[in-house]
Amino acid sequence: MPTRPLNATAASLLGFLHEGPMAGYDLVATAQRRIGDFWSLTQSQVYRELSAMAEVGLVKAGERGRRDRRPYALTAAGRAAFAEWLDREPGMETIRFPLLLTLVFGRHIPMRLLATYLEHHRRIHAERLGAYETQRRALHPQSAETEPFVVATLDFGIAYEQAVIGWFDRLGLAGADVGAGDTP
Amino acid sequence: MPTRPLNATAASLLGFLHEGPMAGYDLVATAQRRIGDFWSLTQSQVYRELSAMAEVGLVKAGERGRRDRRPYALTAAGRAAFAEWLDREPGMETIRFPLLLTLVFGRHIPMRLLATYLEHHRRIHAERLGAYETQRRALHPQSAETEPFVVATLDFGIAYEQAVIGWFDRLGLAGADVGAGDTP
DNA sequence: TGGTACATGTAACATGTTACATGATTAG
DNA sequence: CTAATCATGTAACATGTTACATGTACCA
Repeated sequence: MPTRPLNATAASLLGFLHEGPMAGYDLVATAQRRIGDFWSLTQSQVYRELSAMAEVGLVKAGERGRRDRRPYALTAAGRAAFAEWLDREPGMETIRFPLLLTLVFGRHIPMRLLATYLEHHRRIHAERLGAYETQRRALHPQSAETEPFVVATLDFGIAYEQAVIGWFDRLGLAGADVGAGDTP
Repeated sequence: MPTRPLNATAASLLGFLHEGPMAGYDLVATAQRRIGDFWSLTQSQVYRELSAMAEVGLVKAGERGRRDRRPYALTAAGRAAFAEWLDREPGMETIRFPLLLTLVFGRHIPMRLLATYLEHHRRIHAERLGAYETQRRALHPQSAETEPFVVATLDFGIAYEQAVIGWFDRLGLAGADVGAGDTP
């Protein structure tokens, strides 16, 4: 029975396991740090995928270590499944942006309130951009995070945040004092 | 029992119903056209939300019309629930971008294959940008779609696609012929 | 009269989210 | 000893996805 194709979350876990065995806890942290900005996942999901993958032999749980850590290692089947996943055309991105929904229905809210939402979100995006730029400057050669591929995703984050901030700043909502400007 | 807060999908449906009663089919079409680019939803979901909302009285199903259409109308409770939803701070956006995942794990795939993926996605984004720009130019005054709020979301789409395309074009993956350039 | 587009709906399952429960280890 | 943090896991539910089943009306 051909186990149905991996989902992207599971595949990512297998991807990280190529760097060596890891426990769920580490995988959560690693994934959130390395892909969390464009692929959200939760602790619950990670444990679920790990036990599911262990059941079908894509990973193998090792002996429990200190603090009950249970390291998972990639198996040959896991490696194969990962390779297969990479071979399939990646799907289109999905964006779910609640603020834009609110904005579409803007005529149903007081401008004041809408302006607060916009300012708040703008600030968050500005902070994110700042963080990405710091990361970008701090890149050390010779770390897994410095691979050109990884740098490329960081650059995506930067481009995205810049676009969002630019958009906020160009938003000219007829007469509202919704605008640019960092926090005073 | 205080019915738990609306989810954004249900809220959007209520939002559209402010323009008058509509059947599920129309709501699907309307939603996909007006918010589909930053809030994906499926037909199944729409019917599910509609019957759920009908059960708790946020909408009211009318008489079946031609071709079995069943129009749903906003109720006072629905209006209130929608207003309440608008009053809550919109959450942060989530982006799930499989191509970036593939890219993070780029060292595990042949450059050739990766390049195809990138080119393919770049083309799709270029097409989307083109479509948005056409829409933007075609805006007629006096339509629901011409509200400044709605235009703002279209502008977001444009800014986003421009950023993505810019990123594709700047991607300099060491020695790979992954690059800019429209289809020849 | 037969195909196509319209329209609703369900079933089954995959994925995502939130909250909680439990034990192990360490730092103070 | 005790609070904090590390680490795993489950339960329950919400949401998203895919596939299918069914009937209606239009149009060639």
